[in-house]
Amino acid sequence: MAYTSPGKTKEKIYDFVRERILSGTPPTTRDVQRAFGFRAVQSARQHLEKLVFEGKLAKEDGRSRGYRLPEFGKAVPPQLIAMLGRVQAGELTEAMEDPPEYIMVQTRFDDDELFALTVEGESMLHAGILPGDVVIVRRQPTASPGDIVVALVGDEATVKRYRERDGRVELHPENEAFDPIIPREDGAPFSLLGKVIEIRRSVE
Amino acid sequence: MAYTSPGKTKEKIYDFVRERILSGTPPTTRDVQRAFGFRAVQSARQHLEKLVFEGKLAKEDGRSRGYRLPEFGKAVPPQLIAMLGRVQAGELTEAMEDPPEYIMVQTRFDDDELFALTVEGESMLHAGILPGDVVIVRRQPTASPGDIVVALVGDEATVKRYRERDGRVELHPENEAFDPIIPREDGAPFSLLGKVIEIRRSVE
DNA sequence: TGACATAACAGACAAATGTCTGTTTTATGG
DNA sequence: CCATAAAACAGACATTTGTCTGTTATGTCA
Repeated sequence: MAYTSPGKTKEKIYDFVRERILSGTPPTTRDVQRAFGFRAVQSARQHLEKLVFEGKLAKEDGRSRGYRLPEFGKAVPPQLIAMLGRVQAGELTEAMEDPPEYIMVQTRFDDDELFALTVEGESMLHAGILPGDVVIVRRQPTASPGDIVVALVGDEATVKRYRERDGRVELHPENEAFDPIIPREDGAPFSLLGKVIEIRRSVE
Repeated sequence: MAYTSPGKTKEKIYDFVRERILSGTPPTTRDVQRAFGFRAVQSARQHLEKLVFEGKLAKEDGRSRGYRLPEFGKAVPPQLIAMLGRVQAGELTEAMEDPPEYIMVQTRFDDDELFALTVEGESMLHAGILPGDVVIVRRQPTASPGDIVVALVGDEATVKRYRERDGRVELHPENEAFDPIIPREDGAPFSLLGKVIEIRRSVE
């Protein structure tokens, strides 16, 4: 590679490495060498080590693809969780699309106690939950008053605000056009699937 | 490692590898060996290759740390984008926390045309955007009527609905308690930062 | 019991990758 | 011009990592 002004190539190498780390596969020294057309491995290494020295990159010595982003140590690791679909026979099942759809989340919960669901209907409009929104739910058998929960009423999954009144569970919509659901009173089978911990909306 | 029932260890290895890939550093064969206490590399390789054969894992042959998640090929790859903070001198700058905060998104846009922002104020309440929500924004200099956009008015970033009236830009809140912003009329410097493509709310 | 399948082990070789020592080239400032 | 610093190069060696061949152990089923 031709001579470049001081620091110039180093910047580009930083961008390159950062990109690769973010996309999930840190580069090898020789990946960098090839990407920049160096005729010597050391040329790549020189820049990389300097970036480490400056603290712009972190590194696991001796290991292959050992370059890291310094900030990553502290961040919550990302997890993939499944998007659930149809409600069948009282059970939420994976939508029958193949491949199954996953979305990425970052929470302190374990990924196998989480699932995601697309909201239908406008019953939670005033809580800022619109039809088409995706809710991320943590499976749990109980909830606290005020929580937004997903419950199975009949064989339909529904998103509501959890309340208690006179020791009885009530599921409240946040839209005057809808009525509260008071389980056991109308005889429909009821079970609490979990608590909504995140809401997402795509508006492209 | 002691003998385990068929498929059992393979499942655990899959979880392990998956976890590692998601966290950004795919394991080496020997990482797996050590993690499971195998006394032979081949024990790990055996399971890994079977997982590849079954299509549960993908692989880049011959390269170190070559295991991948197959769904990544088809799905939109995840990207980390920066959370921006303070507004200074007409420029949105990275919040001065160190380390800078990142969130993971999956879109077809390039990560360097995206940024994220925490919403302040209730001006977009009826559009389902609440204070504290995080909006993910694609930088673009123009917008179409109806888009939800982020604009710099004075030196404050604001989220509004983009409209045009008599050939002039108007920024509309979705809350009767707030008034539309009509740039150039009140003299405040104005610039369009981009369009909101996703909204997220954490409700733990 | 014996055939069969899978799990686990042993020991090696080869390729990829990290690391090192020293040299040459290019720009800059006294 | 010379000294200096950074960039780029050359060529190697060491370690890590991927890969291979063959063997032994464990459980299942007829």
